[in-house]
Amino acid sequence: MDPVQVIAEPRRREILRLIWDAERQAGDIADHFEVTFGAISQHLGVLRRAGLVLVRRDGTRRYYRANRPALAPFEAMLEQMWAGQLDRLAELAELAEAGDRTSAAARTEPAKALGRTALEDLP
Amino acid sequence: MDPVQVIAEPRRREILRLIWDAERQAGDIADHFEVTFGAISQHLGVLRRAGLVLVRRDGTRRYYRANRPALAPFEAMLEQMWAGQLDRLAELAELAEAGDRTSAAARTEPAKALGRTALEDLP
DNA sequence: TCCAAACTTGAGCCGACACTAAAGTAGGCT
DNA sequence: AGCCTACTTTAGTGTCGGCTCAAGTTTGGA
Repeated sequence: MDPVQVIAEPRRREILRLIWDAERQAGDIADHFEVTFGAISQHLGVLRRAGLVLVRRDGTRRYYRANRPALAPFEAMLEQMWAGQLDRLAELAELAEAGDRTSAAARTEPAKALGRTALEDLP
Repeated sequence: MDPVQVIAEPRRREILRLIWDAERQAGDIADHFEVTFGAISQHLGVLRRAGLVLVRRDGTRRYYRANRPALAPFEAMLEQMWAGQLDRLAELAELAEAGDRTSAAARTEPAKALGRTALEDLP
């Protein structure tokens, strides 16, 4: 499966966050969610097949952790998301879309409205 | 819509690549694909509402370009994908999954097998 | 050997979403 | 005004993927 599609799933991103700098056993991970153990196990399977997590077996338990090197290209993205920055961008974009005709400047000089600066100084 | 989900769609990523460092009109973009103009227009709408592209109107034409600042967190990822690196990682991961029991080392020291180095020296 | 714990896997269901086809909108031209 | 071009939007359809529930697998211990 396409690595990006794998990471696009919110639950899987949350899993990655849980095992980002500490390994956890599957059951432990599942406890953090309100879905079935089976569902989480399936997510872990997807992450595993994509090479984004690593497993260590100890008896019947399986300890998962994020495969940081493999995730390197996504690291910037993940950290921004976990910092809650990107959601705000989406909100901004929808506002800009809504007040479409009212602000001609947003169309001719929009980099200023939606660019890097927008992430810092928000209402 | 979640920015990551927006980018996860392969066609939309291809669109982003087309308008990465040059603006293009919608019809021009649509010509690069084998789907309907309507379909591409919908993709552009999604990208627009997510704030990932910018539009400039000129008469009946609409010129799209990538909103580079907004895409900054994804830039590393996109470039890796466009360089075709990430697909190979996925292949590798599946191999590792398949030859599961044959290589105990891959489980105990897998960062070396699937990490940064794996992207360079491949069979 | 039998059982329980910790996971994985399979079948089936349901909602989300990308596509087509067709209708709608808006600017420029004669 | 009327039409054409360039695009967007809507309605309807098929597919894909995430979920539940249930069955299967593997390991450790009584």
